[in-house]
Formats: sequence, C-alpha cells, structure tokens
Amino acid sequence: MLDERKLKILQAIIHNYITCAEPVGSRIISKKYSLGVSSATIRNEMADLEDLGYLTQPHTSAGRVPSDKAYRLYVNRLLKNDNVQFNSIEAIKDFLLEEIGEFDRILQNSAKILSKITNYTSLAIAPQIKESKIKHIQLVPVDKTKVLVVIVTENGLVKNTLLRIDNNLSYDQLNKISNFLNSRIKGHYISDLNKDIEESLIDEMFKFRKTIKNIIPLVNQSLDSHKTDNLYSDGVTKIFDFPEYSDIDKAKAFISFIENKSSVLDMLLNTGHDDIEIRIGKENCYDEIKDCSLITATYSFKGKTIGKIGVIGPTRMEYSKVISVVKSLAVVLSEIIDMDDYNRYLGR
Amino acid sequence: MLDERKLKILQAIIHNYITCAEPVGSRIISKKYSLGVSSATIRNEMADLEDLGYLTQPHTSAGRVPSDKAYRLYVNRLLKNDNVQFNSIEAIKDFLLEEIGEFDRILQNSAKILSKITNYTSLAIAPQIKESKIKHIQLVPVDKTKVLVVIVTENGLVKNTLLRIDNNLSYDQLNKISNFLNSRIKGHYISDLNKDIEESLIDEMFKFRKTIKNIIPLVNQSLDSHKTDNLYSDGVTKIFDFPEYSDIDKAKAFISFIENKSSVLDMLLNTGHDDIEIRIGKENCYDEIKDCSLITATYSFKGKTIGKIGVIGPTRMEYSKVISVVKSLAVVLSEIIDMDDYNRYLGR
DNA sequence: GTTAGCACTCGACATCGTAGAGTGCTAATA
DNA sequence: TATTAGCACTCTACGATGTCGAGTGCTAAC
Repeated sequence: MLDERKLKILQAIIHNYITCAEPVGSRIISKKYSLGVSSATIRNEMADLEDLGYLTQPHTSAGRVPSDKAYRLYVNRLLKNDNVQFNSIEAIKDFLLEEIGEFDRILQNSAKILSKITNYTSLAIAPQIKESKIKHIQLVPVDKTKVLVVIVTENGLVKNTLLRIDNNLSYDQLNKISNFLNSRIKGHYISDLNKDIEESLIDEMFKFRKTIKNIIPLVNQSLDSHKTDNLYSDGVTKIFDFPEYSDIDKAKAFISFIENKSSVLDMLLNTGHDDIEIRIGKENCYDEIKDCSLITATYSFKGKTIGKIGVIGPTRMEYSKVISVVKSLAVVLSEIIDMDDYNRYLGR
Repeated sequence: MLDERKLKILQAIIHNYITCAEPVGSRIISKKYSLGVSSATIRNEMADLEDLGYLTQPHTSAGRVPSDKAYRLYVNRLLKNDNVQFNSIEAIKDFLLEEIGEFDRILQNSAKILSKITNYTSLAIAPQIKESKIKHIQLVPVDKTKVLVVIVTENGLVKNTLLRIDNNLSYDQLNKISNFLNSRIKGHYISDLNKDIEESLIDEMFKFRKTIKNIIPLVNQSLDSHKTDNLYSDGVTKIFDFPEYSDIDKAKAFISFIENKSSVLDMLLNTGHDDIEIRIGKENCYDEIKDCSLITATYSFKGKTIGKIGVIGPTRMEYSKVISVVKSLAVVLSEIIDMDDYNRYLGR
C-alpha cells in the first residue's frame, strides 16, 4: 500500500517533526535527508500521503504534520524491529536498589527517574494488595476504638489500614488474633479468606469471633476506597517544555487531567496486559489527552502482571527512546520484585 | 501618617483590584465607592499614595495597582478587627471526622477542602513523628533482612519504616523486642530513648542487644530522609484561574515550585509559630513566589504546635476570606487531634 | 481644599503591506 | 513514464501605522 519511497519520506517527515515541532516542507526533506529525489517529487508524494491520511496541513501554505495514523505506522515498524534496549539500565537498577524501602517507594523513584530520562510525564501503578499473596498480617493497637492492620505481601508490599472495632482489645489479645490470622492467611489472597476462617473460628478463637469476622471485609473495603494511593506520577511540569502546550488552556487541561488520579488510574487499568502498549492520540479514550501518546509497560511478580509504568506526552514523542526506556525499566522492576530477599539486600 | 480619606481610598482601590484584577483608575473609585469626592480629588490622593509607596502604576496612562506595602497595611487592619470566623466550619469538621483514618489522611482531606473553599492552592504539613510521643511501636517481619517498624503516636500518627537488620529474627523474637521497646518507649519521644535503653539491655534482652541498639538510630535516619512525605498540597492548578498567571512561564514557575516539595517544606517551616502568619509578596524568601501571598496557621496537640496548614495565591488575594478559613480549619484540626479517642469515634 | 476641564501619554487593537515559506500545476526533460 | 525546474498562488507571521479610549497631571476657577 505504501511503496518504499513514500515510507522513507514519511519516516523523514516524522523524524523531522518529532525533533523540530514544526510543519515540515518538501524542501527541508530533500535537503536534510538525502533521498535522491528533488523537492518537487517529494511534494507530489506528500500530496499522496495526505490523501492517504498520513499527513495533515495546518493551512494551505504551511508544511505538513504527521497524523495519528502516521505515528501508528511508524511505531508499528519500530516495534517490529524490536532492537530496543536502553543502555544505562543496569545503573538505574543499582540506583533503585540503593534505597531501602517498601516497593512503593522504589516505584516512586522509578517514576522520578522515568520522567527525568525521557523528559515526559511519567506514571506508575503499584501492585494491588488484593492481588498479592499475604506474607504477614499484624494488628497494632491505636486507641480504644481503632486498630491498625499492617499487611506485608510476598512481593514486598507494605500497606496499613486503620479500622474501627467495637471492643477494646489489649495488645496481647491483638497479638493472639494476629497469630491466628497469620496461620490462616499466609500465602493466600485476602479475598480467599473468609470461608476458611469461619470454620476454624469455633475452636480456638471463639471469643474474638466477632472482631475477626469483621476485619477482612473492613480491610477489603478500606483498600478499595484508597485505590488512588496506588498511583504515582512525576514530571507533570515537563509538559510546559513542548510548544504544543504553550497555550495555557491546553497546559491546564493536561495538568488537571494528571492531577485527577482516579481517571488516570482508570485509563491505565484500561490498557491491555501486553508487554508494552502504545496509545496514540485519539486512540486514548479520554478527550483531555486526545493529542497525547501514552506508552505503558507491565511489570510482574513470578510471571504474573501486577502493575504498570508509563510515560505520557505529546503525540510528537520520541517513541523510540521512550519505548526502550519504559520497557527496560519495567523489566528491571520485575527483576527487583522477583529477587529473593537475600539478593535484593546485596543489590544483585 | 495616612489620614482617614487616604485610607478609605486605598481600601477601595485594594478591594476593587482584588475583585477585578485590573489597574484601578480614579473614575472607577469615585463611581463605585461613594466617598463624596470627585475623581479629580481621588486622583490627587492617588498620586500621594503612590509617592508613599502604597500604589504603583504599570504604565503612565494606566490605573494603579496596590503594592505589597498596601496589602500589608490592609491585612494588618483586618487582623486588628479580628472578627474573622468562618461559618460553615462545623460542617467541615463533621466531614473530616467521617473518614476513618490516620491523621495524615484527615490532613490530606483538609488540604483538599481548603483549596476547594478558597480557590487557591493549599498546603499542609503533618506532625513530625520525632516531635510526638510514642504510644506504640511494633516490629513486623518482612523478610530475612528486613523489618518493618510501625510507630503509633499519642496524637494519632501512624508511620512505618522499613529497616535492614543483620540477623534473621523470628516473629516471636520480634514480638519480644517490640514488647521490650514498648515498655521503655511509651509516652516518650524517640530521641529521648537511647540512654534509657542501654541500661536495661544487659538484664533482659542481652541476646538482641545488637539489633535493639541499631533500631532507634535507623528509625531516626529513615524518618529524616523522608521528610517530604509530611507535606500535602492540593489545587495547584487553581493558579491557572488568575489572569496574573496567564503567562505560561509564570504558571510554570509557580507549579514547579509547589512540586518541589523540599523547598515548600523549608518555606513553611521557616514561618513563625504564630496562630496565623501572613507573608505578602516579597516578604517571602523564595524568588519564585515573590508575587504570591502565603497565609499559614498552626494547629496543635495539647497546646503544643505540631503542624501547619496554609494557602498560597497571588498577592491579590481575598485575604479576609482566606484568613478566616485557614484559621478556623487550623482550630478544627487542633480540636480533632485533641479529642480523646472515644469522642473522635462518635464524631463530636 | 475641591473640582472641572483639557492636553498629554500610552497600551490595546485593527488595518495594511510585505516577506517568506510552501504548495500545486504545467511544461520540459531524461 | 517518471522526474524535475519553474512559476503563480496562498497563507501566515510580522512590523509599521493609525486610531481609540482610559487614565493621568496640571491649571485655573470655584
């Protein structure tokens, strides 16, 4: 459908537009990219490319700008070659491992780095506790009516939620309950739990049955209502660096969108579970970012997808670089989360 | 130094400029505010006010704009009258109490509300753990080399930090250590702790002495390095609503400043410990916000200042409203944090 | 001391003309 | 037949010019 030459010209136009952010004319292409044809020929080809929907013209006497369709073609070709590999990734891995902290903090640092390297806004979703197997659960007394539930998962997440309980329980009593819960819950998902517990309640923990029965649903509920805590972003102000956002209203719309965590979360969760996923311009469901591209990659624990990182910026994006960085960083995150504790400690 | 009439005119100019954001001319004042004198007289007075440094002129044939000095005068008079009281504050208190959660979450909600009511960017600092008395400390096993330290303070803070420890301790052992630490630490500040512990180590907990000795400094260090976690802000994009920030570079500078948590934290901690503190324009030490005003109020636990909330916006700010809201909200936060648990539970 | 009146200043805005970039078409060329 | 040089045409960006109006400062009269 597109012959070799058209493809080359299109690629040149995209390349030029990505770097210069200005409509590209036939003269520029014939001068900067030695394609062996004159500007007139390129002009003709460009007219064809416009007819085919790959280029648009802001106005009659301006150069041409790649359309979403053009970027899509460009990206698909990039992905097919698949020689993406970000070089300094090992250094980043080491850097991430330096910080002692819960996985969420590592993720937060990842977002920071991602934005710093790419110069776009970065996003990251932390793993959902509910989709992780529990390693340890601990009740900590807070006051007469409140208990702090601390949950540690196998993949290194730490989360605490405050719950109201009716009866005033002592530290020792809470410890007993913690012990009991631990014996049942270790290695299971929170959601798997209810029936299992019911059965064993009668023997051992009868006097705490009311409390114990309440805890799991309350924890679930609390985790649900704080979902947006699982989203990190960094480098929102990078958007100001792009001429397409020198319009204050556009900048505002973008930043407001990113600030609205619940819609961003929605958006990210609605992308597929492929290794890498690219949404170009109108492929995004949200109007506010219909001239942005979103590049996401998933990271996983023991082969199971548990979270995502991504980059969002203008459709005129350095796809090649961003794809390689996002992909590599996701791999590194998977590696880190998969490391057994001892190796993680030694940073290898 | 300023006679009654000059004061009235100045007040009128400030009022008009705050609402309209446009340089104020003598005609407007004589028309909109019935001061009983003609525009010519006002003109003369305005020239005097300019000489005195209360007004500036963007250019010869424009109206006049209040200077920082004018706002300072205006605010001082406001504060003297001191009839500030925000009406719907009880409703807000109830709303805040609805959320079951750590104090940090209440604070986060406060920032949200503050920005919503005032239409400016809001800020809030959470209490420092180090300045709060410990109520409970709990070690939770994470993996072979890591322990999670959960700290609950008397004023309802919850914080956890992950530490590396050398030896692999069992759940029971950690519980023993937790018990021991609790017996020493309850009601004390973390920093008060080291010597006290040293002494009693020899008898009871000798075999864990190495671990225990390490924990407190590590906790301290970890708390220090995550100071910016104590800062919340909301409504950064509100800045776009003000014509003085229709210049994209100014908007960028502002948002970047707010995003840079450590300097914002510095700035807030550098304000005094008065009930309410107002920094107008160049009174702010940071260049980036030299045409912003910052209004902060402190909240306290049992009479001791433990945190701050505040609002930042253009110097042309609705001082009267903001002062009353910030002040009232700070009072409410103090009330909430001072409530004993039972009452907090009942929401009164 | 106050005010009406008027000349003056300066930015905002619209109009106009020009320069330059880029196009599409045509006719000549290989 | 595909390519290219040439040229007329289009449209924006930009600077120059002119006008309008808001606002001032000064002066003279009240």
